[in-house]
Amino acid sequence: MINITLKDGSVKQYSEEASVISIAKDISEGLARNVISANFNNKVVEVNSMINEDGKLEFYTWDNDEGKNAFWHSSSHVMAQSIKELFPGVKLTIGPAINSGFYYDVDLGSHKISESDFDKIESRMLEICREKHDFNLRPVSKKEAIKFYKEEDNDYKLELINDLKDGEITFCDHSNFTDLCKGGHIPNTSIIKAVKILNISGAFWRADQNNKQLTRIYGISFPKQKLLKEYLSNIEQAKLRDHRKIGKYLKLFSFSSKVGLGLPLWLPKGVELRDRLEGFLKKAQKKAGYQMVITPHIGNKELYVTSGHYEKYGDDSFQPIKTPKENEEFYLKPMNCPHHCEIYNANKFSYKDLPVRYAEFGTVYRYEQSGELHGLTRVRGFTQDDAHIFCTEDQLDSEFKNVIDLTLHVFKSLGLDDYSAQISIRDPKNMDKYIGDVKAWAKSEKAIIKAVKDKGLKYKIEEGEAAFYGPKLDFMVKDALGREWQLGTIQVDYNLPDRFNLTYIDKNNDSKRPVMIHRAPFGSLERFIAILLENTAGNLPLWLTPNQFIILPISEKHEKYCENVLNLLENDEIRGLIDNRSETIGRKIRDAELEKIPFMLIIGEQESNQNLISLRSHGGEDYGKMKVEDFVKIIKDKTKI
RNA sequence: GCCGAUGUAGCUCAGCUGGCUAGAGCAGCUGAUUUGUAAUCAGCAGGUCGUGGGUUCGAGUCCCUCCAUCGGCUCCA
Repeated sequence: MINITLKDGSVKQYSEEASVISIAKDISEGLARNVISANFNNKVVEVNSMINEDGKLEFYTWDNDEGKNAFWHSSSHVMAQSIKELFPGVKLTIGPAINSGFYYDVDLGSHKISESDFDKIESRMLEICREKHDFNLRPVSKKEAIKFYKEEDNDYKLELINDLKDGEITFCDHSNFTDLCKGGHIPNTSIIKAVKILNISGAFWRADQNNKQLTRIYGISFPKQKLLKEYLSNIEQAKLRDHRKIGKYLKLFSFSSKVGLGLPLWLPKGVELRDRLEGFLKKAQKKAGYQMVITPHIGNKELYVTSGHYEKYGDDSFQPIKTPKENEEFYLKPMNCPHHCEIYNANKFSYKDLPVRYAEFGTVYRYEQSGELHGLTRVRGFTQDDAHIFCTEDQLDSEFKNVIDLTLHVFKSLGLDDYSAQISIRDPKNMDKYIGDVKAWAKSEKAIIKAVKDKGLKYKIEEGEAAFYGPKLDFMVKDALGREWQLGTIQVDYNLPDRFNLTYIDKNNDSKRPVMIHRAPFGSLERFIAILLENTAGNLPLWLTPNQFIILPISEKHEKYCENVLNLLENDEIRGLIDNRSETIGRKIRDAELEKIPFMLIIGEQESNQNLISLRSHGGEDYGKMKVEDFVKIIKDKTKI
C-alpha cells in the first residue's frame, strides 16, 4: 500500500504504483488537464513519472512558479530542436528557464542569426508543439552520454557531463530530439500554444569572458495565445515607465555626449528632487548620530594604493591626473571610504568616543565599460549617500542593526515595499579576488547573517557577490522591466581599518582596531531616483515632487485672486505655480496631468467671489470647493513621513 | 569591452523596391481667442536624414568605418 500525502494534508492510498497524472485525475479532471509538473518528496518529477513509495506530492500548474519553470524549460528544448534543424551543425550548450521565459546558448559555428530568422524558428516550434511529442526523461550511463556527444562533436556538453557523476545523468527525448537534461518537464509539447523569440545576444560560455562567446537566444511561451498578447503589451506598458523617458519629459536630468558618456547633467527640477532627498536623509542621519564630512573629488594615488583599490581597479579607472611635479599622480575619487579613514586618522579616539559615524554625499567617478552604462542606474559619475561607521567589535551588531533600520525607514518613506535583501559573501572557489585574512571575513559574514536573522528579514545568500574588502547586505529593487538593481548597501569591513592603521584606545589603555561599516541607504542618488521614477511612473510622493500643486485660472480675470492663493500656500511652504497661459481650462488640466502635478486648484468666477478654490487631484478625483486652509490641511496631512 | 538591433526637426514618427527644392503631429514663436475639469483657431519657423568615406548620372534609402542609443553578456569598489 502506498500513502501519498497531498498539499492540503489529505492522504490518498494506492495498492500499486501510480503515475502523477493518474493521481491528479483521481482528484479532479480539471487538475489533470492543468497539471504540468509536480514535486514528490522535494524532488521535481514529471507528469508521467511513476510513484511507488510513500511521500508528499504537490502538483504544479501554470499558476505556480515551478509550473512555469517546467513549461519554459520544456519550451527551450523545443526551441533548441528547431534551431538545430534550421541551422545544421550548431552546438547546443545550456538552455534554462528564467524569470520570464527561457533561453538557449548555442555555438552557431559559421551560421549567422538575426531577427529576421525569428519567424522561422517560431513557426517550426509551433509545428513541433502541435505534433504533441511526449517528453521522456531517461537515465544514461556516463559512458553512453559521452559517446552520444562525441558523435555530436559537442565539447560543451562533454564538459558538462564531465562534471556530473555516473548514475546521475539523464537525457530527455522528445520527437527526434535528445538533450542532456536533469528533468522537470511538461507532459508533452502540445500544451505550448504560443511562442515568441524575443531577442538574441552574446553570452560567454560558463559566464567567463575569457571563454568563447556563444549566441544566446531568448524566447517565451504560453499555454494560451492571449497570455502572450498580454505579456507583450505589459512590456510595452512597462517601457513607458522607463526613467530615461520620464526624466527627459519631466526635465529632471539629461545626458550629453559632449560632456561625456554616463555623466548625468542635473536640471533644476532634478536638483530640487535631489536636495529634498538629501535633506530627508540628513535629518534622519542627524537623529541617528551621524556627522557630515566633506572630502575632495580627487585623491593621491597613495591613498588608493593603501586601500587596495589601486591594485584592484587602477587600470580600469579614469586614468591618473598628472601634476607639474614629477611622479605625482591623483585619481578621481572612485569611492569615499579611504578619505573617511583618513578623517578618522586625523584624531585620536578613545573607546568612549566610538562609534564615530561620518557621512557624506560624496560624488565619485568610475570608468564603467561603455556597454554597461544604463540611464541613471549605471553611470560614470554619481553621488553616494555614503557613511562610514567606526566602532568596536562589541558595537558592531547593534550598529549594523541600526543601519538596517535606517535603510528600511528610507525605503518605507519612499514607498519602496518590493525589495529583497541579499547577503553577498565571498566566492569560496575564488579566494584570490579578496583582500584580508580568512578569519576576519568569517567574522564579518557571521555578523551580517546574525543581524539580518535577528531583524527577521527575508534574505538570500549570494556567493561571490561580496566587495573585495568585505561582505555586504544589499537591498535589491526591481525596475519597470523587472531587472534587479542594488540600492541600499551595508558592508562590514575589518580590512580597511587594518590597511589604514586605524586605532582607538581601550579601557586598559591598549591600542585597538575599530571595525568599519560602510553603508548607503539610497546606494546612489542617481540609481535611487531612477528606480523611484520607474516604480512610481513619475508620480513621486507628494513630499518629494517638485510642484505639489498648480493653480489653473479659468480666465485672466482671476489672476489677482490666484496670486493671493499662491502667496498663502507659499507661506505654508507648499510648492506650486500658476498656469497663466491664455489656454482653455481643459488644456491646462491636460498639461498639468501630463506633468504629473498632484493637485490642481481651479479658480474661476465662483471661487474668486466666494474666496474658495476647486480642488482636483492628479488622475481626476474631484474634491469640490474648499477654503485654502482646508487644502493646506490636506497637503500637510499627506506629506507626513 | 563583447554579441545583436537601431539612429530622419526639441519629442513621437512617415518616407515602398535609390529619382524632382525631405513630410506629419506635438512642443516652440507670432497673432486672434478669455475659456468651468485631459488638446481653441490661424500663420510662421525649425532638419548637413548620427559621423566620415565609398558605389551610382543620382543616396535619407545600397556598402564600409567610426560614434551614440537600446536589449543582452561580462563587470559593478
